[in-house]
Amino acid sequence: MSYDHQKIEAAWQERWASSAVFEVEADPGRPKFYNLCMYPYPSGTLHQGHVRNYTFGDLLTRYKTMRGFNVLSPMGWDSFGLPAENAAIATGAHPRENTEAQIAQMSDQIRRLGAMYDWRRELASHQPDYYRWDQWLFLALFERGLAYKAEAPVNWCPNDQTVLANEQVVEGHCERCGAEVERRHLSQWFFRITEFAQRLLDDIDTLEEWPERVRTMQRNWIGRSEGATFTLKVAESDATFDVFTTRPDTVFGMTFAVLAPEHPLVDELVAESEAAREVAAYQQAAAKATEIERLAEGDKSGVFTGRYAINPANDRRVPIYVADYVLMGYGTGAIMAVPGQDQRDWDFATRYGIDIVRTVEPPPDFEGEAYVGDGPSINSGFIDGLEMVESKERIIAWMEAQGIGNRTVNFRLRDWLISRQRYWGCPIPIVTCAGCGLVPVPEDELPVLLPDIADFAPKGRSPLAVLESFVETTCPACGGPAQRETDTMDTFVDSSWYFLRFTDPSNDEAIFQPGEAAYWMPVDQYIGGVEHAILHLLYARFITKVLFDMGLAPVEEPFARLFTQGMITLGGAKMSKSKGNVVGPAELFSSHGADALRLYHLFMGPPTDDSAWDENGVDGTARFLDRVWRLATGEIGEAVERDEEAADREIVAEAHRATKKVTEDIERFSFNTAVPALMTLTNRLIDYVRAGARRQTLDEAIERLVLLIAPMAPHIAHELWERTGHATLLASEPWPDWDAALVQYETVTMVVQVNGKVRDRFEVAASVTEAEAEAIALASERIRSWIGDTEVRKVIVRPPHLVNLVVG
RNA sequence: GCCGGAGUGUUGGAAUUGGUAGACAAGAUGGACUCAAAAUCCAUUGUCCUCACGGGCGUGCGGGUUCGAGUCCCGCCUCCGGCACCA
Repeated sequence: MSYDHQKIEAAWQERWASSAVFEVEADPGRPKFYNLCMYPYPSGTLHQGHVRNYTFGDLLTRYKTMRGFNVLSPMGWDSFGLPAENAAIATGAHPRENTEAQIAQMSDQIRRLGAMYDWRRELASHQPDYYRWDQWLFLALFERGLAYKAEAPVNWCPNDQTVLANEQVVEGHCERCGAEVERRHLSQWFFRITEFAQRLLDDIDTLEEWPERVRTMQRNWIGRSEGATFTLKVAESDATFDVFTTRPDTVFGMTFAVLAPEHPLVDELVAESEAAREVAAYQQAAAKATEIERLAEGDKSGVFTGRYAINPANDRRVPIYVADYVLMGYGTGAIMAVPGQDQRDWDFATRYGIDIVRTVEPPPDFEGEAYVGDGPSINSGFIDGLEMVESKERIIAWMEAQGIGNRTVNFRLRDWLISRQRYWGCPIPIVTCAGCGLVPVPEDELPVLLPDIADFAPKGRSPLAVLESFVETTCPACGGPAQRETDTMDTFVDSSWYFLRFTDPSNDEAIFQPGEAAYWMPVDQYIGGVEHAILHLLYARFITKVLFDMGLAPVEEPFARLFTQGMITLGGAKMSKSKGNVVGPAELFSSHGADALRLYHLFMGPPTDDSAWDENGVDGTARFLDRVWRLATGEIGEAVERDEEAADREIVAEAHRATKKVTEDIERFSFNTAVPALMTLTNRLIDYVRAGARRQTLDEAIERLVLLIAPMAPHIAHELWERTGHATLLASEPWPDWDAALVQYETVTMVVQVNGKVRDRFEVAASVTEAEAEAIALASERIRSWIGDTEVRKVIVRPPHLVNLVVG
């Protein structure tokens, strides 16, 4: 390589650091652009996923800056969390040491990538001046009834020894460590996100600049179902229970009812009956079973309570079962079972010999068991013959008239469990007093500092619980003895508002100043991995809505545009330490340079798609930069002074075409086609030099090329900018325009088709008329030989690109 | 099962509005330069038939619409991702 990327890159990184181009302040007189990459967990070293993320982000920061925007591009650290704590358990060192060392190392690598941020705004969630506002936010939610403590069956990870949010359980396993999750009954802190379920769902429609995939995932997660809730009477008793159904139209087909094992009515129903012992045994087994075991059971299992309910539609006595395929946490924890129209109920009914009645007419060719589709009602009294939508309406109206039920909406979304029985997190600012109950720590006593301890090992409760000096305190309300909450917060709390803090990061009077947020918010472009499609993005939307309702956040939706980048894979698998297939960027900074690496990430495929790592690709982009270098420094050949020729104007036109292409491609996030436009221009310019370039034409074209490359490969671009005689800083130069007239081609290749197949080509003026084009086509010897004696039935002319002759 | 997305050369991929399929790279092969190597430069590179000119075929599969389909419509197949005893 003939250019010294190591020297050039290091030199420019230093110069950028001392220039203040990317340090910004709110300025109502200028259009703003808030450009944000998801802040990273400080894992120690950058991986290719980070490189891809920050390359896209930095390209945009530099491009928008050149376009004249006031660009806010901050960087920070999601620095609480389990990996640092687990490392601390292994080494005995405090997680803070490890975390801060890794932050130092990663920020150094980010600088070596040439990515620019307003480092004055850097924040880290493990620092008291940040997590103090986590605690403030918690108390704000607590005051509004949006944070509450409740005993509930929770997901317990036996390996990490902590509870997990619903969102952190993937197929019954801990998202982080993969251990099978157990169910425990514990008293835990929750955020009442379910109160926002409808708003969170509705506002997905406003997020037009989000990927459809992410919007769908959020809709699925919120899981809205419309239906009816109605009351069933227990026969020979005053007892009743409610059931929820999305198919009230099938109520005539209810041939049994099911209660979840945890349903409070179960004990009463079976009291002193023969079934009591069997039911109790079943309940115990269900309580102990993990989700995996319950699902692995295969066949639906349950026990008959010996009791009956009355189907209100036809007064039929139907048996009541207890079965664990009904979940206490959804709907009412009890269902009407309609085996004819529900496959789960069908499986259960078949196993226990319960009647099956079809209440929806399946299509003639239907070959399943339960028919869950649409169709006219049958065996259903007053709704027979009606279609599903109408049947539902009639039944709901009937239930309402009878006073036994009404229309209901249910959500799959559960409240967000935020307590963690771990050390390396933000302490929950609550004190428990025997007399006063749960008392918030007064705002002027925040932050509740995370105390230093020596033993971080999890013991089934927070490691803080053994620290008497932390736990024992006085009640802020009555002054009596009281105990501090020892759980820490889920780190997703930290990341659910950091983008607001970036607008006013060193404020020690408030979480942020509404005026600063009003100028900068919403985030105009948010870039990150699709793995955050549900957890982080849903929580961040929720907390933003809470802050909006409090009059602090200026917007209800924090992220106007979301871009989710694809993963980097190697050998068909995601790059990860455990698979041992990581290609770190540090070696590539030395061997190929940051610019070549950045360009490779931009070039090798659509940014949304997963890309397989191919080191030859970095060779390719490095070779390209080397050609640019030799072109711009005159190594390939010198230009000469001479008058302008037609060929020179064509080169100018090419440079303008590349400008248009690169600009439009950046705007639509099509980086993998913007790079080839630059390669093509470079190749043309090299040919031009070899053919004897005119000095002024060449210099202008190279200047344009350097401007266009600047956001993608900033180091080499800045160096060439100076070497080609510019005294200004390239980063602050305006982005080039193009001349719309010049971009037009003067001549184009026109193809002539016979019956849709290309048979001849002509170079024609771009201004060719329909008549001229047709005449040229018909005059062609080759076309005539294709036509022969057959009749030309139709001529389609699309000047200047195409003529199609339809013959025969 | 439901929802979302994708199938194009040896490989990554391009074709933005229905109009020249394979841009730009990577790899491979041959050549130039060199004592040699690296680097660089030149040529070829979807496939089949043909000495060549040229032609046939070709964007997962089967149909359809159209003068014309990678692109639109219908029916499938495969892969990836999400949700899932959620009533």
